[in-house]
Amino acid sequence: MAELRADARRNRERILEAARRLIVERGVMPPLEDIAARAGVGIGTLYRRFPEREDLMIGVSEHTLRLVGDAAERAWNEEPDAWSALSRFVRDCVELRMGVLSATVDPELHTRIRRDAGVTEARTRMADYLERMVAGAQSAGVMREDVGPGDIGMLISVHIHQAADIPAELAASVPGRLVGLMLDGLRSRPGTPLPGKPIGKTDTNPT
Amino acid sequence: MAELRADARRNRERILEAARRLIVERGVMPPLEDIAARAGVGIGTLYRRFPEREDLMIGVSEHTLRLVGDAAERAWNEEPDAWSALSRFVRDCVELRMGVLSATVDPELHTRIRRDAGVTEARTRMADYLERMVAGAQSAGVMREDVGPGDIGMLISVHIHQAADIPAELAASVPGRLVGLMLDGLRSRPGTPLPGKPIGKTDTNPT
Amino acid sequence: MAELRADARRNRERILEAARRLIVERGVMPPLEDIAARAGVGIGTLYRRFPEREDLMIGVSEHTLRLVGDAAERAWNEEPDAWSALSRFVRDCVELRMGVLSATVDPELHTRIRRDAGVTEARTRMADYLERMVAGAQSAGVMREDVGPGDIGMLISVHIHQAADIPAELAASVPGRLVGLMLDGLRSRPGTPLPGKPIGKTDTNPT
Amino acid sequence: MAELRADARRNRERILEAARRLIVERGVMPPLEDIAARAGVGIGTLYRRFPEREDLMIGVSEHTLRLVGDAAERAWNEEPDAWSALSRFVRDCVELRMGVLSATVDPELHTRIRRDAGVTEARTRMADYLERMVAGAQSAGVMREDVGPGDIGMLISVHIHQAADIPAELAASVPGRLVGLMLDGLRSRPGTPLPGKPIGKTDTNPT
DNA sequence: CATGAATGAGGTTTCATTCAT
DNA sequence: TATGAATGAAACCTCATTCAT
Repeated sequence: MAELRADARRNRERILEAARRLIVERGVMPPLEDIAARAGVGIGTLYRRFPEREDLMIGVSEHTLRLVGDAAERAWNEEPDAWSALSRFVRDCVELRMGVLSATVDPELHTRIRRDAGVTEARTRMADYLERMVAGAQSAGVMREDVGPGDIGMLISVHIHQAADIPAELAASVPGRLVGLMLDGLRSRPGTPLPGKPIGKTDTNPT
Repeated sequence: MAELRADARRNRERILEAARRLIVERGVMPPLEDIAARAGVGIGTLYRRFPEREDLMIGVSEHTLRLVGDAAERAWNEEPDAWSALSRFVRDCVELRMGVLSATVDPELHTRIRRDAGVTEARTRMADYLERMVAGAQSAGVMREDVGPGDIGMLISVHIHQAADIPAELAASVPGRLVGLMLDGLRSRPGTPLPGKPIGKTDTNPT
Repeated sequence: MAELRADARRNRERILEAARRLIVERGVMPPLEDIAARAGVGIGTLYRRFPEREDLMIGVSEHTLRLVGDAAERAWNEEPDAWSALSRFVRDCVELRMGVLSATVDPELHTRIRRDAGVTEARTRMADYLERMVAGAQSAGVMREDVGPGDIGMLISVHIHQAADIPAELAASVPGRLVGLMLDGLRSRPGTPLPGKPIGKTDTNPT
Repeated sequence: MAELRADARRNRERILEAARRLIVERGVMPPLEDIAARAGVGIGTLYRRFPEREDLMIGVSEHTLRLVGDAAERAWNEEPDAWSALSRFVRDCVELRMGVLSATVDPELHTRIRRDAGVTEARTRMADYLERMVAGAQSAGVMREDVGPGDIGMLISVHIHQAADIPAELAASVPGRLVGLMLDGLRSRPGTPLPGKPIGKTDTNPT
C-alpha cells in the first residue's frame, strides 16, 4: 500500500473521501456504484483498491479517524489550555460526524473494523492527543478525576451515533457511566451557559 | 386498526415485537421475511398488516414509544421525587435501546415516521411525563433552568444512536447545547459518583 | 421438498430440464438468467428453489441421473438378455450426454455434488440395474470377469465428457464407433489383464 | 512470432505452460490475471503476447499438442514394436491430460482453435506418428482393421476429458483399467462390426 | 385471512480488455 | 517493453413487493 502509484493513490483518496461524504449526507450506506461515481472513477477501480466491501469500510474508518486526529492535533497546538482544546476537539468531532459509518454497518463488521491494524494506528494517534487533553484538564482542576480518556471517547462516539463495541469487562459499567455524566451535565449548578433557548416539549423529541 | 379480529391483533403485535427485537439485535434493518419468520407468520401476513414498508416502520416506532411511555409512567409513579424519576427513566430508555430504529432508516423516511399521527400520540404521552419530571426537578432546584424537556429528549436519543431530525430553526443551536451539556457533565465539581473505574486510553475508543 | 405446491414443483422441474438442456447445448455453464429464461420463470424463482449455485448443480445432477436410471430400467425390462440391455443402456447414456455437467464445474464442487444424498440415491438406483446387467452378462459368458459395474460407470462417464468437435460428415458414425470399441473391450475373451481389482457397484460411478 | 527477443520468447513459453498447468489443476478456465501471475508476468505482458483471448487458447492448444507430439516421438523411437508404442503413447496422453482445455471452452471457440494453422501443424506431426503406429499394429495383425488413426484420436480425447473424482484408494488403478479396456477393444479379433468407415488421419483428431 | 411462490429491479462482484506510467 | 491501474459489461445474488393457492 505504501508503494502505490501516484494516480492510484489519488484515486484511493478520492474514493475514501467520496464514501465518507456520501455516508454522512445520506445517513445510510450508499451503493458502491454511487461512491465510485462521486469519486469520479469506475466501479472496477473501487474494487481493485478495496476487493471486499469490508475493506472499503475499514478504509473509510481509518480515513475518518485520521481527519479526527488532525482535528485533535490542531486543537492541542492552537488552544491556550487543555480544557479549551478538549472542548474544541469535541465540537469538531461532532461537526465531522465522525463515526456515522458505524451506525450503518452491522455490529459484527464493526468489531472487525475496530481490530484492523490501520484503524487502530489512526485511533491511537488521536487517543494520544485526547489523553494529553484529559490529563491537562484534570491537572488544572477543571475536570472531574473519575473519568478517563476512554470515557470521553465513548461520549463523543455516542454523540455521533456510534454503536461502540465495548470490551466485556467494561460492558457492565459503561452505559451507567455515560448516563451518569449526562445527568451530571443537567444538574443545577454554575457551568457553561448553553447557546440558544431551552428546547420545549413540542419542539423536538426522540424517535 | 380498531376493528381487528383477536388473532389478527395478536399477529400484529407479534410482528412489531419481532421487528423491534431483530433491529436491536442486528443493528441493521433486517429483511422483512426474517421479521415475518421471527414473528411466526408468513410474509404475506406481514404485508396484509403493513401494506407498505413505511407502515411497518411507523408501527415499530409507535410500539417502541409506547414501551418508553410505559417506562416513564412507571418511573413517575414509583419514584419518590422528580429527579429520581428522570434518572430512572433515562436509564430505562438506554436499556430499551429506544431509537436504534432511526439509525437504520434513511433520514427522509425518519422524518415521515416522526410526522405520523400514531407516533406523535405515543410520543406525546411519553413527553408529558418527561415534562413533569423536568419541571419537578427544576422546581426542586436540582436541575439547571436553561434546559427543557426537548433537550432531555435529544440527549436520550443521542445516547441511543438517534439521527434526530431537528427543526430548521433549532438546527443551529442543538448540537452546541448537547455538547455543552456533555462537557458540563465532565466539569470538576461534586456530582453523582460514577460506577466503575475511569476508562483508560487503551480500553476503548470511538470507531 | 416433498410437500411442494403443485405449481412450485412444476417450476422446479422446468428449471432443472432447462438447465440440463442448455448445458448440453452450449457445452459450458450458462448464466443462471438464461436458465431461468429458458424455463420461463424469473431469476428470483430460480434462486428461491436453488438458493446457491451449488444447489442447482446438485439438482441438475440428480435430475440427469434419474433420466439415466429410467433408461437403465427400460433397457433391463425391454431387452432379451443382459448384454443387449447393457449395450443399449450405454448407447442411451451417450445420447443423453449424461455427465456433461461435470466438465463444466471445478473438481471441488464436483466432489461435493457426488456426496449429496439425493444424487447418491439416484445414482444407486441406476447402479442397481447396471450391476444386474454386468452380473447377467458375465454369467452368460459374454463379458470378461475382471471388470465390475464401477468400471462400466467410469467408462460411460468418460465417454460422455466428450466435447470433441466432430466434422459434420462423421458426426453420425463417431459416437457409435467409440461405443462399439468400448463394448468390444468388455467382451469375454483373452486380452491384456487389467491392473487393480474390479470396481464394485458402490466404489465409484458416473457423475 | 519468429523474430522474438530472447526474453520475450521466454515469457511466451512461461505463459503457455502456466496456462496449461492452471487449466489442468483447476479443471476450469482460470482468470487471465491468474495465468499471468503464475507465469510471473504482468497482465499487460500477457496481452502483448496474446492480444485476444482466442490467441492464448490457440497458443495453449499448440503448446500442448507439441508436448503430445514429443510423447509420440519418444514412444515410436523407444518401443520395440508398433503396438507397444501405441499403448505407451495412449497412456502418456492420459497422463498429460491432453485436451482438458477443450472441456473448458465453448464448442464454437473450440472449432476456431482446431482450424488454426499452428495448431494444425502441431497436430499433424503428432498424427503422423499415430498413423505409423496404427498401420504397424494392423500389419502385425494385432489391431482390428476397421479402425483408423482418427478413431484412436477420438478415443484418446474422450478418455482425457475424464474429470471424474475417483476415490483415493482407486485413483492409482482406474486410469490404467480404462485405458486397458480401450486398448483391448482395439485388439485384432472377432467382435461387433463398427458402424461407418475407419476415421483417417486427417479426418479428426484430438484437441 | 394466511400462506408462501413468483417476480424483477437494483445492488454486488468478477474479469476480459484497454491505457497510462 | 513490462507493468499494473482503470474500465465497464455482464454475471451473480438479495429482497421488497405482488399474486395465486
